Amino acid sequence: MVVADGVIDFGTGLDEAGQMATIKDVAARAGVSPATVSRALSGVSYVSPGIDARIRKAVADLDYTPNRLASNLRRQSSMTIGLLISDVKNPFFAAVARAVEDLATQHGYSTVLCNSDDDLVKERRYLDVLLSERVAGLIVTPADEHASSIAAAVEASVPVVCVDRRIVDADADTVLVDNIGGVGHAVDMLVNGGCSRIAIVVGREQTTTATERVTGYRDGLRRHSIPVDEALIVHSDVRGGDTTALYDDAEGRLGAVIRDENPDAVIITNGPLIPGSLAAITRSGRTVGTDIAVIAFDELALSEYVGLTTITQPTDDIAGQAVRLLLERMAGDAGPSREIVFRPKLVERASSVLTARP
Amino acid sequence: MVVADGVIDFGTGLDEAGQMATIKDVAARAGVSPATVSRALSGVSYVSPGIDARIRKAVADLDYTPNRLASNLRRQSSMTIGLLISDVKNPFFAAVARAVEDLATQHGYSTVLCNSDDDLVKERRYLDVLLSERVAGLIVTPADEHASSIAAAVEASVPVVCVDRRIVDADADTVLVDNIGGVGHAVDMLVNGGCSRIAIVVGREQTTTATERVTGYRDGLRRHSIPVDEALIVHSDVRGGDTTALYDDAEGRLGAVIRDENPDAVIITNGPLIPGSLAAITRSGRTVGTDIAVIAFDELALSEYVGLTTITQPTDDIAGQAVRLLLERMAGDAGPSREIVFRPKLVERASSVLTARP
DNA sequence: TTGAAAGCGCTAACAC
DNA sequence: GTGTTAGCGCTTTCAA
Repeated sequence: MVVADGVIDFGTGLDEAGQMATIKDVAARAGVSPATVSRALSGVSYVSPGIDARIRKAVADLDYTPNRLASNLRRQSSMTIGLLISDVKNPFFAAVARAVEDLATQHGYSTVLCNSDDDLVKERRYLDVLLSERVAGLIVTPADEHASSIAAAVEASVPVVCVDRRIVDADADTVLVDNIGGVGHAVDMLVNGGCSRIAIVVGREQTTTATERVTGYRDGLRRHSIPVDEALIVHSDVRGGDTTALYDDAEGRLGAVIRDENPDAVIITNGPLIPGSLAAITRSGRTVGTDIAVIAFDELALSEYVGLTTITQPTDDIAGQAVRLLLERMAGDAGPSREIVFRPKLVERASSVLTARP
Repeated sequence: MVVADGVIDFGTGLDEAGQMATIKDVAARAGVSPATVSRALSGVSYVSPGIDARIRKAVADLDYTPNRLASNLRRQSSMTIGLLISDVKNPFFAAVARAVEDLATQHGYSTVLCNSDDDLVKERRYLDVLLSERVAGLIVTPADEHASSIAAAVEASVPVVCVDRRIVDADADTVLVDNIGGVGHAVDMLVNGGCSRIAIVVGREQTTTATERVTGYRDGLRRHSIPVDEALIVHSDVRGGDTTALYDDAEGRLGAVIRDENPDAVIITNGPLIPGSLAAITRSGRTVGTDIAVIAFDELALSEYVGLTTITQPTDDIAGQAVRLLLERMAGDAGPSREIVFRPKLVERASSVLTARP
């Protein structure tokens, strides 16, 4: 409430005894029953205008805020959605987290953040907590396509939407990007630019994201009748959030491949792998965009500055659709599960064109 | 429970009727009272070994998980901490969020994520929700040093720890970095490298972070007897998470200053301002590290790759201390408020040394 | 349209 | 050391 010219009184909602007002206090002050107050405030059923006004006045007078804990227990559901992702430090997931949180808030839900590091044990533990908190819904990037713990959540009939990755054990709504097409497009661009020994740096195998991106790579090469050389497929199996480990791993493995296999292009299949991969290229004495072409999945803050060609995912749209699907399920939609696939955008910059062609 | 060679049964915890087991069910099965079950599981008071074993067996048999909603209501507190930051898309905050969430989880707390965009109205709304959810504690980056809504939380005696920024209206524990010293160090390095017209790009004025960093700049110049030229201080007042707006704003404003004032160095005072600032430099026809030196606060994924000298904050330590202080307060510590200041680390790379000195 | 009453599942006094 | 009892604050039957 505004007290005087711009001064806002942020009351504490406490009475003289330091107690929060309850629905009973409001009811007493408005001369009605707690049930009526509940109905008036939740809007579930009609309350006559006079009574309604009295209730609102009492609410204002007492600075009443409903106690969510009580409401939660009674309804056996909290107004929260669980967001279980691999790691918020990954800019892709950060963008998703941001968009999910914004939309959840707009619909009255809080967002509980969980970072699984793609660790099935952690994932399971988070899910346990989330379920025991009776979250209204779940947005998850499964650590493994056979993510049995997520299947359990689905069976416990908590609405679940998978983002970025699929699961095969249960059917859940899924929102992701056309990984095969995205990488395929990158392969096309590189081949058309004259590259023929294209290496690819891939994250953990257990996610559908990683496997699909490799499939896109194989399919792409096949389309151009270029044989797949398994030695050019660089697997990093570092898990989750350890930036340094990821960096070192990508640098080491790709560095070796560059030395031994002499690729003329590299596709980096996710954001966290980019720094180490670029370092590997530099330390091998190559120059990105001059004697080795590079295309990377995901956008980093400085991708544009360094002229890195990227396959960019529409994070806002992905999160938007995920929340929309989740809200529909939470509203009781029991239809068959849906999958929404976005086409990633190839943002062409200097790194994907070789200037030092012979 | 492991059923057979590696197969794990993730039971749903439902009985034949599809109902979750309650503490009463466990009590009945173990032949004790619900209170004893509660005590055994929470460990608050001694329970004789035999009974304890029976209880644990019953818990396992029924696949019982305590209902947190009930526990929350009874205790008038949820096992949740509120994390109210400006924007998770900012890598600094993402790193803090990650570390906070990890530690919170280790101590049995869930983390609710809120992005305020440094908007006082949003901040207030989030705080209202968080308080009505009876969070056990709050970790906040106040949008404004006169953040009355946070003061209200402090008065409602919810433990609060401020991170990255101070508030002046209330006393709350605070964990941050020595901004003045950090920027001062950067100024020293630039001046010692021969720069004398040092521009600085600063974020919103209302946060203590921004003002302190400018103070560090002024103090630094004064130490070297270089007069402060106000025209070299570039203020961006874009708020919160709009990456594009920040980019454009920083680029436009710094671009103008480079054209008009011909600085030989730029200090960029936070991560989100870096891309636009670097773009401004490039588009003005200058080259970072050749004819214009650059030092930037905060680390980005590609800072090392582009050779950007940075003033790096120890995000894990910051978050670690914030959580530690918060846990102490939640445990009832009512001592005077504390402030923990970390020294940022100057990571010297190519951008801060001018190679094209006459 | 409104009220009375029950109860969500747990925990904390207080007894024994 | 364990049981009994009461009640956290709300929502939702059910009845009037």
